[in-house]
Amino acid sequence: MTNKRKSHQETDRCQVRCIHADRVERARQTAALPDEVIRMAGIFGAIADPTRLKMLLALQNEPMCVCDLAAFLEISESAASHQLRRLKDRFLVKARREGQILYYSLDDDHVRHLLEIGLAHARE
Amino acid sequence: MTNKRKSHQETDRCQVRCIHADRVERARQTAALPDEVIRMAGIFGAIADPTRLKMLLALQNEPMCVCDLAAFLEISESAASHQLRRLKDRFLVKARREGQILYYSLDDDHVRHLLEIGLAHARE
DNA sequence: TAAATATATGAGTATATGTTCATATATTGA
DNA sequence: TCAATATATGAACATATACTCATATATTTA
Repeated sequence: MTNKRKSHQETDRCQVRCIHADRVERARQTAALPDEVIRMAGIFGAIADPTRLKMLLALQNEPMCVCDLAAFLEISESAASHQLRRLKDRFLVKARREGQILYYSLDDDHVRHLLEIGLAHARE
Repeated sequence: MTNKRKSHQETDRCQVRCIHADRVERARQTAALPDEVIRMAGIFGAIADPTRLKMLLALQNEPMCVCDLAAFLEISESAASHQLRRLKDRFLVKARREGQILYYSLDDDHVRHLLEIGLAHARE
């Protein structure tokens, strides 16, 4: 089934048909590392959920704590915490502790850029 | 259950607790429109899947047809077509027909930017 | 017009994911 | 140290989603 090695000839007619073997070959050669693809997908996936996206957009203004975000989004603090963990694992937000309170904020400018471009694209 | 109107006072202790009512209020005022959030989430969601992400990365080079992409990704053409539809619906790719063949390519520079920033963030 | 090729689509299925609920951990103040 | 507060986490469940299979549509060629 997995014939990764076998390079496809022009107008190949094996199980995996392909019209432009040269393009497929170039795509293979310039492909990102599997690890990078997984990490990238994880980053975009973290932003892809409406709840998490609203969190990120809110954090564009200023840091907020878990219960602020829960109140803003009208979800439980548990749900907010779960989502924040995912955002933190993917380095989209970071937390700064001040006593009992954890202030979440956007991790860096990459995140801001992604949000800006995403919004611009959504408004097209 | 839904008390959207009721603005929260400082150190509110109702069902939906929130420590910084002012921040929640500002978040509410600057919040993107529900429609925009949904569209944005859809865009990021379209990129979030490893298969679709690899498609987009491959299309950074040059246009490719369905069966090229299927061959590159080692998935069925049906699966490729399904994924391409989602990418097209979200305006991440566009298709140009040339006879029987549909050449897919990135829709615009927003998409390129998103991929670039995403990759940069993944490599950090 | 009929056959072949390229792509699209609907239904079904297995897996991923977001939420809630109950509970655990961490920090502060009495 | 004990109670209160803020956040985190594991399990369970409902929904979303990515794939396969079968079939439909569209374009070209015989």
